[in-house]
Amino acid sequence: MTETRPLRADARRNRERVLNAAREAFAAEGISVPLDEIARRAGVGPGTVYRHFPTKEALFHAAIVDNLERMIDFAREAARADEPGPAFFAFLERMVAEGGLKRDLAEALGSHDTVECSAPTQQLWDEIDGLLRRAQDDGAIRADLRPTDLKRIIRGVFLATHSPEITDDERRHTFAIVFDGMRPR
Amino acid sequence: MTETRPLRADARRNRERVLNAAREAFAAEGISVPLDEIARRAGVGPGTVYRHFPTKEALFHAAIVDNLERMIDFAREAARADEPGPAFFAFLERMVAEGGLKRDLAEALGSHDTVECSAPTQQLWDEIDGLLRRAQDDGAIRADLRPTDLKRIIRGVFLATHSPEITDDERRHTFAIVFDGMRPR
Amino acid sequence: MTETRPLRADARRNRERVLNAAREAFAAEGISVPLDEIARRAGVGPGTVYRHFPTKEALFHAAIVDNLERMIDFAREAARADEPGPAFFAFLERMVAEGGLKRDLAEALGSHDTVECSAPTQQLWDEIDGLLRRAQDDGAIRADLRPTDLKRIIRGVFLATHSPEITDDERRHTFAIVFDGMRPR
Amino acid sequence: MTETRPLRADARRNRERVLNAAREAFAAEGISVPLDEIARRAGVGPGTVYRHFPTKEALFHAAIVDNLERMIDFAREAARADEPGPAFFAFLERMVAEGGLKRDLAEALGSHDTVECSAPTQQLWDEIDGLLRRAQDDGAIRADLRPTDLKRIIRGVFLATHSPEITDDERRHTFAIVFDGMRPR
DNA sequence: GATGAATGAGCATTCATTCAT
DNA sequence: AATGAATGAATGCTCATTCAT
Repeated sequence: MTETRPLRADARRNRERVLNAAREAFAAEGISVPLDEIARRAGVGPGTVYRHFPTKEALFHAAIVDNLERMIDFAREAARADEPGPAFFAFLERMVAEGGLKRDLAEALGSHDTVECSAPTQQLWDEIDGLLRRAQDDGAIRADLRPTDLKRIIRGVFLATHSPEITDDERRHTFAIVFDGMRPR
Repeated sequence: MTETRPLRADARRNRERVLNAAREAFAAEGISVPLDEIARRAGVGPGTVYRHFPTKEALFHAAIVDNLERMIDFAREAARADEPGPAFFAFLERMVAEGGLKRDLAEALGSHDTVECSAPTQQLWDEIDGLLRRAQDDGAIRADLRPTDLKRIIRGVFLATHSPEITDDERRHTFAIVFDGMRPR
Repeated sequence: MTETRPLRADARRNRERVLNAAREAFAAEGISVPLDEIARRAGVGPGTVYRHFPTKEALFHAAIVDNLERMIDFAREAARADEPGPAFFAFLERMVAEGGLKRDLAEALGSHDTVECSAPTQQLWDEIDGLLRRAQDDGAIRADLRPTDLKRIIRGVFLATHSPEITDDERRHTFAIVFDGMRPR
Repeated sequence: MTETRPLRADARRNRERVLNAAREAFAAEGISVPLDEIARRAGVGPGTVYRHFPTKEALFHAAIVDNLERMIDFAREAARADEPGPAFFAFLERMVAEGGLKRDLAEALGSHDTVECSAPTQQLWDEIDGLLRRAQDDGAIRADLRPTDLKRIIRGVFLATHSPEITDDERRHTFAIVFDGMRPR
């Protein structure tokens, strides 16, 4: 959507470097990182960032979309698994554990008061809805869990368990409790 | 703890106006709201804000502490209830529903990477720990739910269900699901 | 010039307290001391300062004039002494040693780029001119030392020897050298 | 020591313009000149000033150091002269006459209650000590004049004779008197 | 295309001064 | 008269964005 024609090799490389630097910086410190700092980490000048992304907000979007796309991939993998229930929970855990951008992505997932990254967000939710329906049809998830609840729970768990200090075991334990709430009694 | 000596009537009124404006503004937009904007909303000059709060961060703290104190009150009320299980869940719901400051309070509840409001935060957690233990002793909550999990879940639910558009019924429904995860199977 | 009619006793006392606080504060930190700080040190509210001095600058003037008047007294005492030469040098030393306000008074003594405190400044210089003339007539001071030179030298010595760390002996030694330059060869 | 790598031509030109504007502004009004005013006089935006000098204080330092370095050059020239006595006095006069920044440099020369520009200040004093010693060895300066006295006298004369209105002749005359005090009787 | 210098609006904070209590 | 709360202009500094090199 940003680039309309093939980029020169060095331009593409720079775009990638900027995006990676942005992902890391935003994940660590949120949107308040100065753009100059991102440029510095990417090893380019601020002008170069603007060649590839028209505003800082667009760069932020791009970083989020990048993450969303990885998650869509996760969801599609999960859709191909044999057992819908375990696949669903495994997907959730993976999504949260490898989610990437911290609070900022979570905001995007909720999509209120923040930028719209509509197309990929919608795609991701579509995939998740599919996973949920299959797991419910399979009897692994209670029937009264609506997609809307799931979104909120994912967001919440995502935000709540994203802290530098938490260990994988601790995160898994908290997950297990929340996941239990989603199962049929 | 905040005012050490009686304030003149007009001063107290202004302090209250500033704090209210700050609470609303911070709740809606996070700490990035310009202080001048808060002053404007409170109908005072920026200097007046500084008469009552030495820095913007102090004002932010004060807003959070204000909320924490309300929640401590909720917790103490819940502690006086007869049935520990229902009291526990009712407290959680009330805390989240009437919590006030959005993401910023949640940050404080998690207390990493953010300002410390240590004393009241600690007090609140002490109260919550007490409620949890009584509910567990009563068999209303699964035994393997650790205070640490509870903190994360509260934070997550808090963040996840704080959106302007959500209805009370929707919130209650999501709560119910998460709460079910905390019950013994 | 400020008070046109006798003040009530408490008002006069407050005026004195403010002026003393101002003298000390200005002496220590220059004109940049906040007026509120002076008020605090004087144990009054800032409004009270304004009742006695219409602006901060006026207060600063008043503090300087206060010092100038003490020096005029020194000069008049010196004028009554028997030996004009020693009296002259003793006056200089006393003026510098007990001068009070540091650089700010010095500015006034030079009276460029700063506020005019014309009448008392003029009076002081008149007295000093008299002392100088008598010492020159007596042969204790070289004839080509003009009042203008003397002003500069006083200012310079004043500024140069006003440091918290300097000892009286050190100051006297530097004085002695400069004073020797004023003597006939 | 200031620029560590070659600057673009326009950047160097702007840096120079800012530094010149700062020198003039600080000389005329002291450190209280608003930085925006300096930027305006230099014909640049305030951000540009900050690109070259990280804080206002750093800019102030730079202006002082610039002057100190010129004086060190003067001192080194004087050290190469044949007759130590006249060279010493000529240096003093030149230092004061062409010194540049008024009271602010003088503060640096005295180095109390103000910013340290230690390295160049120390260098300058080392040079001056050398000149003094040679002149004393040559019998042109009284033996009891200590470097410490000299510092004070230079500071004082510097401050005292820096006024917009003074003529060169007047300054020289005042110098002559003070200098006479330094000679052996 | 890339660079990084320049811009300038915006923000937190201070403080002389005014005025309600 | 005194108090001290309120005001708001001013200041140092930041950072998204533009543009000359």
